[in-house]
Order: sequence, then C-alpha cells, then structure tokens
Amino acid sequence: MNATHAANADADSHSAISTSKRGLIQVWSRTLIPTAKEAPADAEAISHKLLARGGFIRRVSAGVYTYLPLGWRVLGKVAEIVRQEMNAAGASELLMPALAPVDLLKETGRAEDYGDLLFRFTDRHQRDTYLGPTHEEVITDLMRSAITSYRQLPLNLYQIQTKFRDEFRPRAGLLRGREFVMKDAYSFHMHIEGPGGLNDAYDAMYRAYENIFTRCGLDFTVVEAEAGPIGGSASHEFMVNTESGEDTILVCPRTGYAANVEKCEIGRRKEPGKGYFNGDPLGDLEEVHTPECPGIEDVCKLLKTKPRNMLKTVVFRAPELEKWIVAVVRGDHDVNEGKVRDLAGSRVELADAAAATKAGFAIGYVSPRAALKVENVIMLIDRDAAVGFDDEAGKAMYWVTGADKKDFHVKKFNWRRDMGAALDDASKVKVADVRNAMAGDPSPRAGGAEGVQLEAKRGIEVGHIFKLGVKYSAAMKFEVLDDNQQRRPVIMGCYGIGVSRTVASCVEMSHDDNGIVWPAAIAPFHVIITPMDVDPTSKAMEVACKLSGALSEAGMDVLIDDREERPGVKFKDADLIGIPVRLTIGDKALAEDSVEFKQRTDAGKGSLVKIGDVVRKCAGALG
RNA sequence: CGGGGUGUAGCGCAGCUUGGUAGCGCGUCUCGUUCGGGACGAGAAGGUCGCAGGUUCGAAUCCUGUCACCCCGACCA
Repeated sequence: MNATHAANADADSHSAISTSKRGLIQVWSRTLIPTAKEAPADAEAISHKLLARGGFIRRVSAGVYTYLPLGWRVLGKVAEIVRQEMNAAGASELLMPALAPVDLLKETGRAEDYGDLLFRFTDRHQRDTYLGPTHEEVITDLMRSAITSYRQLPLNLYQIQTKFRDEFRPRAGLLRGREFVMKDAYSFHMHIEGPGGLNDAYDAMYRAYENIFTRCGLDFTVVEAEAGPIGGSASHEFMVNTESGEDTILVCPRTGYAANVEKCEIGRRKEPGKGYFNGDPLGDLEEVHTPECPGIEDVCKLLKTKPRNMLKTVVFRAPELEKWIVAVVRGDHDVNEGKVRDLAGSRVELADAAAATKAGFAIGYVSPRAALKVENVIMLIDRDAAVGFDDEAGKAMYWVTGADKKDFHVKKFNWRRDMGAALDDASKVKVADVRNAMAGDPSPRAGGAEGVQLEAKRGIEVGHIFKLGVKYSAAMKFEVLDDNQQRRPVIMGCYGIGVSRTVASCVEMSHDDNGIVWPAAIAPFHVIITPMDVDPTSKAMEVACKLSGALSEAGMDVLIDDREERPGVKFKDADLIGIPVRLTIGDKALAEDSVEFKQRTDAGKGSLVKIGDVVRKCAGALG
C-alpha cells in the first residue's frame, strides 16, 4: 500500500479553480503584502525566509506567527481541501476549545507525559488549565456523555484548530512552531474488522490523506510508523519528500516499502562465516582507564578506535516481566526500543539509572558480561554485534566494551571466551534485529531479490494516522453496551494533519531563486495582473479590471498589482509571492489587443494572448 | 537541559577593543528626472543603542544582574 506519490500524478477531478463560486479580486494597494528584499536574520529554513520575505507571515514571538492576508489565504486553501476530503470520507467537522482543564489530562496520565511541552497555567480561581496540544481527552470526554448506544457508532469527528506545544526549541518558522494549525480527527468503533470497524475508517483516512496531499501538489511518501497498541501496520506517516526535512525515512527502491527509522525492519543479513559469536580471541582482555567517557565518541577518541568496533550495551526494564532487558548493538548503531519491546514480548522502558545501578549495572560502562552476574536478565544482541570473527578483515573481531565498573572499558572482548556457555541458553540470549535501520541495510521487502539495499531520504511529516485502540476510552471509561449487552470500551483511531506545516513544506518543496512557486490549488491567488500604467483612467487599468472580472467569474482568484512601482519591482514581487500566472498589461501588447501571459514556472517574458482568450488560457494553465 | 552566539531606525548591519552624546545600505515621505526584471538626483522623517543597576565629569562602548532571541546538541503521541 506504500508508494511514492508524484505531484499531480493523475489528472484528478479536483480543479484548482472553483467551478461554483466567484473568485476573489483584490488590489495590492488596498491589502497588506509587506515584501522585503532581505529575510529576518533569524530565518534559517527556506520556507521561513520566503514566507517572511513574501509578506505571508510575521513573527510575534518564538515559534508564534501572525498570518498576514497572503499567508492566511494559503492556509485557508489547504484547510478547505482538508475539509472537502474529510467530509467526503464521512467525517464531520466540529470545533473544540483550545482551553481545557488539566483534570482531563490527569485521567489518562498525559498531564505528566507531556511535561514541559504542555502550555499550562492557573486561572483566577486557581484552576489548573492547559492549551491543547491535541484533543484526545476532550473528545473522549465529549463522547462518553454523548454516546449512549453502540448504534450511534461508528463516528468520525474532526476539527481544524490551533494547537499549542511549548517546544523547547521552536525552529524553522512554520515547520515547528509553538502555536500551529492542525486538523485532528478521531474515529470511534465497536470493533476493528468489518464494516464500520476501525480498519475501515483507517483505510478511508489513508485514502483521504493521499487525496489531500496530492491535491496540495505535494510530492510525498507514505511510510510505516511505529505500531500502536493493536499491532500490525497500525500507523502511517505522510512525509513530504524534501532534502531539508528533519526526519529520515528508509525506502526500498525495488518494492516501494517505506518506513521511518523507528519502524523500519532490516532484511536478512549475512551470517558470519563461522557462525555467531565464534572466533578466537585477538588477545587477552585488557582493561583501560577511561575517565569521564560514558559516551561512544569519547571512548573512541581516547582509545583511537572506531564506533564500529565498540559494543553498546543499553539496559531496559520490563516491569511486567520483572526482568532486565539488555540490548547490545554495535557502537555506530542505535538501539530500537520498539524492536526490543517486540522481542521481549512486553512493554519496556529505559532502565532507571539508580535502580539499574543498584542491581549491579555500571551505567555508562555496561558490557554484555553484566548479564552473567545480574539476575533476571534477557540479552538481545543485534546480528552485527554478535560477531566473533571479522570476515572482511579476515581475522578475529576487535571489540571494545564497558568494563562494568565506572571509568573503565575493556579491549579485545571476545564473545565465546568472555561469555561462555551462557550464550547458548536460548531462553536468555537472542540474536536478532535490535537496531534502527540505516541506508545500505538489506531491504526487508526485496521480493526475494538479493542485495537490494534500503535508501535513506529526508522528509517532513505532514500527516499521521494512528490506530489508538482503547488507550483513551479505557482510561476515561468511555464504554457502551454492545449488541451482546457487554459493556466495552470504544475503539478509537486518530488522524492528524499539520495544516500550517503543510503550507511551509509546500514552500520547502517548491521554490526557486526568485521565490515561492505555489501549486495552483493552494496559491493565495491564481492570477496576478500587472498593469504597466496604473492610472485609473489608463487603458491598461481598464483592461485589468475587465479581465479580473472575467477571471473571477470563471472561479479564479485575482490580485491586481496597482502599485506605482517600476516594472522590475513588480515582477520581482510577483515571482517572490509565487502566483502561478502573471498577466502583464503594457502598451505593446495592448496595441495587438493582447496581454502578456506568463506562468511562474516559465522562464523569459511569456507570450502574447488575445484579451478574449485570456480566461481560457488561464484556466487551462491552472488545471 | 548542555555548548555557542546576538540584541543599535520597519529590515539587514557598522560603531564597542582604545568611553566624548549614533552611522551605513535597503525601505518610508516630498520634489524632479525616469519607467519591461529590485532606477537616479536633491531633501526629509524615523533610534530612551533590550531592560535595570553600577563605575565615571561623561557609557551604545567598561562592570554586575536580568530579559529576549538565534544556532548546534539532547528531546519530539
């Protein structure tokens, strides 16, 4: 079901132009479009720079922006597409408050989980209050009182609303703000499979999201994300493909399998020639003093070795099993908590440093040998770490790992010699896929083909769909009687789209040296008319007015640049704000009863079009 | 929460080392000449130099505190 979607891949039925409504006509001098040659010094991301320079947004404080008329129009267009597709998928819009009592969050424990990310304050009556970072609790609270019978389900409700997260480090303008616009939808069901079940709604949302991002003109990839409590492929992220993205995703070039780093499986890796763990020691175990070096990098620098020669040993706790889970990966790899959890068959959490120390782990200096002396340990060893003989180098593997006491590491660790028979106890030691996937790893879905490697790509997460299960309904006692008169918590799904982030990622994806290049469907205006003579009595202005009326009649939004500026300034500004079509009205063209037609994506001056053909020409260009 | 950096006119910056009452470019306003890819000339408006203390005859400049913002890292259902 995963695929990379090219922008406007198929000519779908949705035009960028409204067929039923008149378009908007605005004149530049009577609205606020404060363009600037230079971006604010604090802008780093391209979208931030161009949106600021083009007069779309202005910063109010860290991560908080005003949407000026142009920015607001783009946001509104994206929101409208979201609305149409959500409604078409059977969801209903509502609006919940941004403000809510913290008591609601306490019911699910998220008051603590969110921590400092939550905007939180007390009102004049000393009531603990928060600004919503998301709305699971509010909607579950609503539903538990409004839904009294399973016959009222399934239901899918959504809102487009401002969200608040007190990011420690807001950055990149609209891409990561403290206040942002999000569409969040929640679906409610009595069962997972079958008509009216969670999977139905999930699939409908998946399709709706594909439609939304395609209509927004985005080039995106759907990736499998960390599974929810129900398991399976219960979560997908919609990633805009752009090099400037913060997230890394992995893609199989052969099959289109795509996943984020947290989720991505690693295909079959070559087993060491002599089998796991086997290989003679390189020499005696050597203890070395490594003060103040709990980190891999520090140790490597001190011992002049590489991370790939280190064993990283991370201690987890599985509270339900009352066991320690020790994960071992190579120093240049990262432990994947989801994989640890799946292999352990139980919820796991990173061990509490104090408790682990008490149990006998020298946190920061743990080696696999710790598993020999601490009770109740399950050891999960990544395939790349469970190596005794280095096939590439043709000699015994050189491992550096912790010495299980503070400020010491050991060199020439050897699995077989130093761990002995403990390695063969399958109930305590597993060799498996324990780490995050990386570019170059074998694809898990190569369709049987050998040697197909995962590729890493960058992306911006603009949508996330999630099968929640009963996490919130159970915690908040949202239960109804089913058709067997059994009282059961309602099954939920939730589906988010970062609307303001979508706007910014469009700019990240689609711009050139001169400015933004908006896809027609979300451009603030479809057409900008640039009369060379802006005197109200001039022929150019007369034609501009006439044309704007006709274009509006045909459903196009038109901006008339009536400013008394030199042509160069107007052209530069038109390019900067990225309007898809520019009509330039000058004497030479008028003499031929024409105007100059130029698309934002075209180089050069454009072409002459007869005034009578302009509407058709514009409509054609805008699709 | 660690490391680094910056606050001077709407925007971008200089001045600070070596204290002497604030400057440049862009933008804005007026007049004139210009007018198809960010024009030119002349004139003008605009700043309690982030804030609060201190040193000094005198502080944008030195000292102390404080606030805000940015970058890298950590974190990110």
